[in-house]
Amino acid sequence: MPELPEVEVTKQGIAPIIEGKSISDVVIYDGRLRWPVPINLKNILCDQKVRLLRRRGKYILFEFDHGTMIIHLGMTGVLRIQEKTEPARKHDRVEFHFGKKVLRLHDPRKFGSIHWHPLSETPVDEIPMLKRLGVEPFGPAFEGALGAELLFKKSRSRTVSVKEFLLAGQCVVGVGNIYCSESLFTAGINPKTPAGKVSFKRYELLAESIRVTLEKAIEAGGSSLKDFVNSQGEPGHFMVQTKVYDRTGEPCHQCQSLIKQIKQGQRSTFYCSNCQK
DNA sequence: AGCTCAACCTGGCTGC
DNA sequence: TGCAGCCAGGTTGAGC
Repeated sequence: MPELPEVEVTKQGIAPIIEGKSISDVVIYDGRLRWPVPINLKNILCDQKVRLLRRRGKYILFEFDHGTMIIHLGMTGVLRIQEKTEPARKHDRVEFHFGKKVLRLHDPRKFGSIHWHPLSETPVDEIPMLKRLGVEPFGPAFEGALGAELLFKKSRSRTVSVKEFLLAGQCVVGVGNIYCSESLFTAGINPKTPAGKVSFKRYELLAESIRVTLEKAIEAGGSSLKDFVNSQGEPGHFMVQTKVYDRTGEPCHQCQSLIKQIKQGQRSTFYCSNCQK
């Protein structure tokens, strides 16, 4: 479920509730996520104050005085603030108590993860997991012409399709499978084009499309594909307006041609073969 | 370094 | 109704 907009909406939803608050308890219902949840998480976090919440790519960073907890939502993870009196549900994996409130990680497929990085000589942004990430789409390094320059330079001599190149996130983070198809449609680029063959002019269009697509999705409260709900349990509304994603066989809004679906790198891609050349 | 593909796991939908 | 098979928002790690 979560691509950058959903993660950002989640972060914005829970930050005001927990920033500056101390964790009173940690309960692990099932720690077998993408990687095992640290078994001593309760000892690490109890009575510690969440100083700041921030996002890096699709990771949410919880900063404490003595280290950083890094949560990834995987494919189906949801972080939600609830009253402690509300009973935990099936697939609730871990919960963090803040007095009467509780922050729950609900994740049916268990592709999410929780890491702990103690304060050390290595800044958290320098650990391998975060260091290999591309730049932030709303950060200074992707602003204006810089975004296109980055995409263009990093793609020279690359033979993979522009869809897979973008989705890999080594250039710019946060463009998952939905917004990747959407951005390429808006930029009028055929997803099968080798990344190294895309012109600078077209990367200018793509960089702008990425920024606009993600921004609109955040404003709309995140995608509502299947089961996305924000931190208050409300669904997003982006899916009602996707241009190509999940619209196989339906008419293109621009030219009425039927939207096609193909597989690229084990993932589905949706596009209009008439509008995207 | 870049590429391709399998793997992690559960639930929902389709088709027989 | 039951069941097999396929699909799904992400990312790592192995093998070439």
